[in-house]
Amino acid sequence: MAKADADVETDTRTPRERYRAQVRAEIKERAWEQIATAGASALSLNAIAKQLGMSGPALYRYFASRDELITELIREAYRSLAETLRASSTTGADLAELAHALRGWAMEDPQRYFLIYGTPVPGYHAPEDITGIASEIMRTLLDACTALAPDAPAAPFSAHLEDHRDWAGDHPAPAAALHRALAFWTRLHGVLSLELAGHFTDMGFDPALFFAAELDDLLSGRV
Amino acid sequence: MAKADADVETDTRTPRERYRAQVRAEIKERAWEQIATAGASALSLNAIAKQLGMSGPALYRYFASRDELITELIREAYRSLAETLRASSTTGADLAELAHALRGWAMEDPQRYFLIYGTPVPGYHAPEDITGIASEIMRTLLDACTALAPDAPAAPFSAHLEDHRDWAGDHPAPAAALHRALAFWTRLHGVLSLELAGHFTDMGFDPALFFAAELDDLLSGRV
DNA sequence: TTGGGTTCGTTAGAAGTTATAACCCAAGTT
DNA sequence: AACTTGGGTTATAACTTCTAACGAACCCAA
Repeated sequence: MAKADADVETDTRTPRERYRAQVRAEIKERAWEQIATAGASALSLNAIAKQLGMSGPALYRYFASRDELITELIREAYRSLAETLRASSTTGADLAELAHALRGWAMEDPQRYFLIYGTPVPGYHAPEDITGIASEIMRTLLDACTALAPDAPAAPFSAHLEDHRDWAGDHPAPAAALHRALAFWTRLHGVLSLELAGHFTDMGFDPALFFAAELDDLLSGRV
Repeated sequence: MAKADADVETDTRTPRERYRAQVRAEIKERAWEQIATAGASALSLNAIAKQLGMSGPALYRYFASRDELITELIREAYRSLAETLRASSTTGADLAELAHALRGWAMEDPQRYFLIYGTPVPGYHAPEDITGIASEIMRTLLDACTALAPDAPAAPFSAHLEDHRDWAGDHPAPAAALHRALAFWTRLHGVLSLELAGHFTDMGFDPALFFAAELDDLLSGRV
């Protein structure tokens, strides 16, 4: 969005840079299509190159390796999620809206969700900037949790969090809110990931209702 | 276990069959090693064959394709989990023991856990017998949930489950127990999967304590 | 004992994949 | 105008799954 400034000032980038950025974007576009339909493991650089009309190794001018492309996609997914959640709580830090936005975002492209929260590849460690976005997500979640009245009975685990709240940065949320944020995260992820993975199909009940039930329990201020 | 009967009666299988079964087991053994260290996507039939001293395509005498091998591994994982959970509740249907057994089993080999509950590959549908084992797991879970006193306030979602309890088969558990079983499943999976995927690393708190806290909340009979 | 059929293993090869190397050529810079 | 940089190409290496064709060992039966 920042790049779409209505400034009369022409884009400072050279034509080369603009072209390069556009090709990179097109590559990622095709990559997302492949991932959405066949999963991340089936992503083929060769196939993407052919789709773009260029042959094979040309693509390596834009991404050093398959891993680097996937890392970029993960980064993009994180950014998209952070943006979506942040936008959902502009009106006010509302946990219910946050949950709704999360579910909508996840179902929009399940494989994109799994790119972040799915099966990890044993060796992989996300680069620094990605963990930065992750903590931004955590921050908006903490904001919403602080807004909720702390009428939960003091749980032992909340006491533990009191001593281990480094991950919350300098966020002023009380330990109970931290606890609530973790529960919000893990419970909704629990329902969502199993639903998206298809473990509820032909069980008969409505996953949306179950999701709502879990959310209600979260909002009731029990934890 | 059934095959290890102390019968004097010799194994009815021909030597051929015994050899074949042993080679298949050895292949799966190596496959598990690869999966544990590099994830399922890195599983290489060629590498396994070399490790067993035979060259490449020989392996196709034992498994028709890479997919078939992985399917067999998924089957084995399901069986192992079902067995573990069943064994944990022989003394009595205890939700806490069940949760403990689940966590132990998952941490024993995280990639095995993700083979069942991780990122799904878009096209894949598990064969009939595997869904059978899955419902056996659900049955032991339902047993444990029925044993727990139903002091939960009637939730709207429980009413929905009343009308959609096909997945419970002929299990006599009340709808509230069904609800509890689902919550048990999704909440523990939520904590467990995020922990195993490394999303809690360097957050500072102890995942085991959080798992215990979620379990406590489940046991308190709120849902 | 002498076949005949089944099964296991081999090598060869097709069709993919990621990735590197060497080279050409056009665009931008000095 | 010469030079450097960057995008594209083809060729190639080293992988992968998987099929085909062939040889040899084994089992069984006449």
